[in-house]
Amino acid sequence: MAVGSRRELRRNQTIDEILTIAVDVMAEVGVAGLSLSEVARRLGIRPPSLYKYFPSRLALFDRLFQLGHQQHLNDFRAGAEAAEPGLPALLSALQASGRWAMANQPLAQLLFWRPVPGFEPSAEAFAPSQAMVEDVRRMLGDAVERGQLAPGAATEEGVAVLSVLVTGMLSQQLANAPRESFDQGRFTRLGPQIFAMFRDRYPPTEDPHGDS
Amino acid sequence: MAVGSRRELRRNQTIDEILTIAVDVMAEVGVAGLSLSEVARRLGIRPPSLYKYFPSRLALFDRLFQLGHQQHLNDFRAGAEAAEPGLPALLSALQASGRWAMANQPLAQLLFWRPVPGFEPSAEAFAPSQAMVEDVRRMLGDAVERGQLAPGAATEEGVAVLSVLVTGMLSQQLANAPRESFDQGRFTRLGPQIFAMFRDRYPPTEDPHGDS
DNA sequence: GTCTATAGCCTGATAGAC
DNA sequence: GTCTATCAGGCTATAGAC
Repeated sequence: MAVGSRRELRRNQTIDEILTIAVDVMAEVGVAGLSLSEVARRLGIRPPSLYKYFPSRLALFDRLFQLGHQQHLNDFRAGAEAAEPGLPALLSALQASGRWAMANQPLAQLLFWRPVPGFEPSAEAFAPSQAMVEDVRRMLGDAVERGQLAPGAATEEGVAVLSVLVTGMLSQQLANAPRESFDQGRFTRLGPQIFAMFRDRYPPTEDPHGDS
Repeated sequence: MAVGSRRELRRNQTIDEILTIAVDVMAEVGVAGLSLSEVARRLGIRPPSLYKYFPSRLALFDRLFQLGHQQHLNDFRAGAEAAEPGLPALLSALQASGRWAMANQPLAQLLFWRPVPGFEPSAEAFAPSQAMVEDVRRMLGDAVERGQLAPGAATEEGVAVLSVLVTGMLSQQLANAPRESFDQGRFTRLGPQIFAMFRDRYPPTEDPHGDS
């Protein structure tokens, strides 16, 4: 592999620069408006040189898709670590996820809305997304075990319902008031209420472990 | 105005054709991929001729935006008429709204996600959307009056929460499984559960009118 | 890995004849 | 209202020199 060679290092730095610039461009002209020429222009090279790093425009999108999901997953997991296991961890993780989405809107649009004609993410780029779904499911299971939610929460349906609530909040905020902050947003600020609705849909039975 | 002249009539027919074709094109190449040239090609005229009907590409999008919201509102209201006033009417209307979105995905994306770089809908094109929000609010008020929901439902918050639930369901379905039907969709089929969550968030007090 | 050069397309939009 | 002609520019992608 020789991953650590100076040449490899430099190459990876360039790739990172390309990705950063691409995100900037999407923020300015819209996700679907991303062009390789504009990226090259800002990087100070000629468009053909980009093809040494990405074989096509759609390949760049694939990498951006993967990058976005990876960042999203990282923030989600950091959020989970920042609170008590079980329901608090899940709530904290989802908050972190929402903050990431508002702070990285072009990537969030790419991940959640698929606005690029002809682009279908590769299985590889999709992997972090699946990992997150599994995380959510596991955390729901934790919450059930701790008697914080009814067993129905840790099912396909529970995961789907939760995803509807979270993406609904974010979609409305991103589409209607993208410049409001996560905390002040007219939709995202409803997070606690929305999450309470989820909890109330799967109310825990009392004293499940006899350890209260 | 002379709205009924034969010339006006023919012109409006052509405009309708253009809009229909534009929707077809968006369905094939993505909303942001719509081009005037392709529309002209399918209509059997040259691109410059289109400018007699729409002064620019963005003007076409504006008209499509308005058309979509108008259709959506029509279906929503027809749904409302098809059930008892109050909560049933609202549920029926929202179901009709969801069906319209799944059956008109390119327009739905244009309305709900704003995927076209540089396009901001005009106030005029936005009017039907505001009308629908007012309808929802009025119907929530009806439901409260009838003792089917708590008063909190007919507030800014109630409208926002409901919009989060509905658009969340549709966003997830459109982005992740656009070819599933409204009734079978892994997300849209959760409609009754989701709606029940809304109702349970604003539970009615008992016997509000003494007429039970 | 970078460049020049270029192919080969596409687009939105305008001018002006008919 | 339709056309031809055209502007003026964009883009992805490839070939091949250095």
